[in-house]
Amino acid sequence: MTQNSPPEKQNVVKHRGRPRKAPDDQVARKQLIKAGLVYLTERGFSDVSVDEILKASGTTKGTFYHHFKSKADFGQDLIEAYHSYFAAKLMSWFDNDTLSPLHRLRGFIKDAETGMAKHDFRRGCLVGNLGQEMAVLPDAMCSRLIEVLQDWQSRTAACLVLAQQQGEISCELDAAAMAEFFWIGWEGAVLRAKLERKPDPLRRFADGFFTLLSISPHQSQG
Amino acid sequence: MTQNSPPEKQNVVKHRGRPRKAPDDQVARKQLIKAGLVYLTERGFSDVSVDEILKASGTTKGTFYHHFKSKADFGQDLIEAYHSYFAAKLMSWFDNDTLSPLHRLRGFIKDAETGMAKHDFRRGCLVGNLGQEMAVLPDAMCSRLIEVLQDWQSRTAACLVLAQQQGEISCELDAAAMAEFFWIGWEGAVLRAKLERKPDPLRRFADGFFTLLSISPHQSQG
DNA sequence: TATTTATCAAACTAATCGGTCTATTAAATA
DNA sequence: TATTTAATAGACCGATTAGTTTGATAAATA
Repeated sequence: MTQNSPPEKQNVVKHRGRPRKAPDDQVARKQLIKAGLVYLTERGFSDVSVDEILKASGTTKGTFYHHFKSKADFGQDLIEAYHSYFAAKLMSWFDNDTLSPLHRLRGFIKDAETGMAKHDFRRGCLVGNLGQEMAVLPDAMCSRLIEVLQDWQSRTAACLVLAQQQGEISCELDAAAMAEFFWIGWEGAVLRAKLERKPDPLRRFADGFFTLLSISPHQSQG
Repeated sequence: MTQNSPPEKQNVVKHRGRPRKAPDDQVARKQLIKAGLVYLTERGFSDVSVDEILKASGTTKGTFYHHFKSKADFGQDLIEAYHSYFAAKLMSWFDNDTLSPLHRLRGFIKDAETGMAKHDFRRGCLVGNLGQEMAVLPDAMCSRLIEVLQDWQSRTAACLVLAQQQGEISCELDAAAMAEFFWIGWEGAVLRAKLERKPDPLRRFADGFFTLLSISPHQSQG
C-alpha cells in the first residue's frame, strides 16, 4: 500500500522481451473460444474434450495451455464470451426504441428460435448446459452462471417496467418476478427444444408467458 | 412360423442349469439401479463412471456386465426405473380423491420441493439431466425421454381436465397445452433450483403457473 | 547483437474410461 | 453325480483424458 504506483495492468506496463498481444489480437485464442462455444452449446463441459477443441480450431496443446491455465479456466472464459455475446443480443432488442417493449421481448424470442433453427436445434444455451453440470464444475463457475442469469433477468425486468409505463401490461404485476419466471422457464424450453429438435417448446412457453403478462392481478382469483 | 410354440419368455421356459432369478429378486441388480439413480440425478450420464457406481453399490465389473450389456443399456434401465417411480408418485397425487384437482397438483409440487430439499437441492430430475446430454446419448434413450415427458404431461392434463369439470379453472383453457407448458417450465425450475441450491425457483415457477391457470381466456387481451 | 518473453508445436505421462476375459462358486436338471 | 447355466469377482486391455515438458521460433528491449 505504501509502495508507489503498483502495475495496474500487466498488458500496459513495458517489459523486456516480446510483448503480450492484446486479447483481441490473439488469433489462436479467439479460434479456441469460438470452437469451444460451438461444442459446449451443443454438448457440455465434460462431454467435450480439449483435444476435440484443438482439432476444430486448428491449434495444439501448447497453444491451449499457453492461453488458459486449465480446461476449467477455459470454461470460465467461455462463460464470459457467451455472456458478452448474449448481453449484446438482449440489448439490441430491449433498447430498440422503434418497437414497443412487449414487441422487443417478442423480437428476442423469435430471434432465439431462429438461432436455434439455424443449427437444427442441436445447440442450446451455454449457461443452461453448464448449469446442468454444476455438480462437476468449480464453484466459481457455478456462481458466475447464477450471476449471468440474474443479469439477463434484470435486463428483462427493465423491459417489462417499460411495458408497464407504456400501458402494455398491468402496473400491478411484479416485473422482477415475471422476469425471473421467464428465465426459469425459458431455460427449460430451450432444453426441451433441443431434446425434441423442434421449436414447439419455445413457442408453447412464450405463448403461456405472454398470456400471463396479460393478466390484471386484481381480476385473477389468486 | 410353421414351428410349434416358440418360447415366448425365456424366464418362464425351463432350462437345464441354474435358473435366472426374477428381476425383483436380483439383489445386486437392484443395488446397481439404486446407486445409479442417486448418482445420475445428481450429475449425469457421462459424468458418472461405471466404476463409481460399482463402488457405491458394493458390486464389481463382473456383476455389472452380467446384468447390463453396456453402460448405455444400464442408462435405459435407469430411465425405466425412474419413470416407474415417478409415475407412481404422480398417480398418488393426481388420483387422490380427498383433494381437489388443483390441490393435487399443489401437493405434487410441494412433494417435489421436499424431495429436493431432502438432498440439499443437489439432485435434480433424471429425465432433465439426461435430456441435456442428448447429443451424446443413444437415439433410443432420447426418444424414450421424450415419451416419458409426454406421459407425465398427459397425466397432468387429465388432472387439469378434472379441475375444469369441478369448476376450479376455466373450461376454455387448453388443458393439454397447460400441462405441456408446466413440464417445459418445471424442468427449467428444477435445473435452476439445483444450480442455486434453493427452492425459490420451484416456488416462483409454481406461482406463475397457478396464476396462469386462474385466467379466463375471454377476459385476457391475448 | 544478446537477452528476454510470447507464441506455438507436439511428444509424452499418469490416470481413468468402458468393456473383456478368465476363473470360481451356486443352483438347477438329468 | 455329471452337466449346465447364473452369478460374481477382479485382473486386464486399448483408448482417451487433462495436463506437462521440451524445444523451436518470433518479437520486443537494452
